[in-house]
Amino acid sequence: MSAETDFNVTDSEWEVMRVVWAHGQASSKEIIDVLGQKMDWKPATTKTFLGRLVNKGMLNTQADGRRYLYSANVGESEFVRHALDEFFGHVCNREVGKTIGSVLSKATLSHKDISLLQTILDEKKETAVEEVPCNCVPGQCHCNVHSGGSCSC
Amino acid sequence: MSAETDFNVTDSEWEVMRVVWAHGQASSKEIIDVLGQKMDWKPATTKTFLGRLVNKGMLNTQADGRRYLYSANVGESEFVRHALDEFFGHVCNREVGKTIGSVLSKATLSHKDISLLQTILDEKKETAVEEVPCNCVPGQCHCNVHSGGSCSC
DNA sequence: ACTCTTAGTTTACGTTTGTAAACGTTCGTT
DNA sequence: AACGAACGTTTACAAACGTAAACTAAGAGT
Repeated sequence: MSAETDFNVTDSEWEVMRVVWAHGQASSKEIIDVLGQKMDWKPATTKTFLGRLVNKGMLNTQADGRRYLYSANVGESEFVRHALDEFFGHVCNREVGKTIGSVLSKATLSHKDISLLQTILDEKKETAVEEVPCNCVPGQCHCNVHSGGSCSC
Repeated sequence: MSAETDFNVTDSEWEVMRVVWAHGQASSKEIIDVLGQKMDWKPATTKTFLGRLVNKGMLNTQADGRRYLYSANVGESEFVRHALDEFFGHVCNREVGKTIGSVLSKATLSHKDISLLQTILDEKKETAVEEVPCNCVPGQCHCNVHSGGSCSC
């Protein structure tokens, strides 16, 4: 029926995806064991999420005897990017800079991560704007409230 | 009863908060009007969310005659930081760098934002690690799957 | 063959969320 | 004093979620 992948994954299902992403391919038993330990879920609970994820097209099943081997149909990076777009869709554009800063602050990063970010940031310098416009309220602007400053929208 | 603020705000409620944050203080009529336009919600719908947010302690009410003036009890920055912590609680630590990069790439930033991020990034250089450990599966490590590289966990 | 185990599928059920009508109360107006 | 508009509060109700037991089918071992 549904050939389309449904990215609408709930928090619990997300936990299941993480295990699959980390394993690459795994049997339900492996997944159940990990989540039984990490999330304290009963086997039946994990089974439910596994089934729902297969329905959503987030997981692929490959028959292995009478059981399945599960694997992700969507990469973690792709999925996270998707979820993030939705997240930032809720955040006022004016807050995005600060927000990224706050994530950055508390993140554990590798040297490679840092150079990547450095590169991106350098590129960003060229398209930097004077004042980011508020997008919380359509039509009218109330930015003056935000940073306590004058707004040019 | 509940003296505690419940940060567990749903997507729809978040939209309401944005309007309040942008306005600083607003009557239900103003909020209803904005969301009726932006979200195409019936007045009753916005009323419901307003009520729920007051219950959660996210909104304060200040009597103004027989009606209320609503204002946020939690700042947008604080709230977003909170929501982000939860978000990143679902993301494998190894993905965080790339993830921040992807947000950064498509964000509209001001010059000020950029210098802020630059500063933070510079500081980060000092605590950069060789390889970020995976936290998707407890006890055992399957990082090799992630970046296709060898893992030292 | 027969039973135990294992793994996927169905069913269940209370809570949360999205969406909104209905209700009750209180001013402003006639 | 009566009436209608405005606003907060209650009630409603289907869909989504979290959590899990029950059921079913198919090998594994005896």
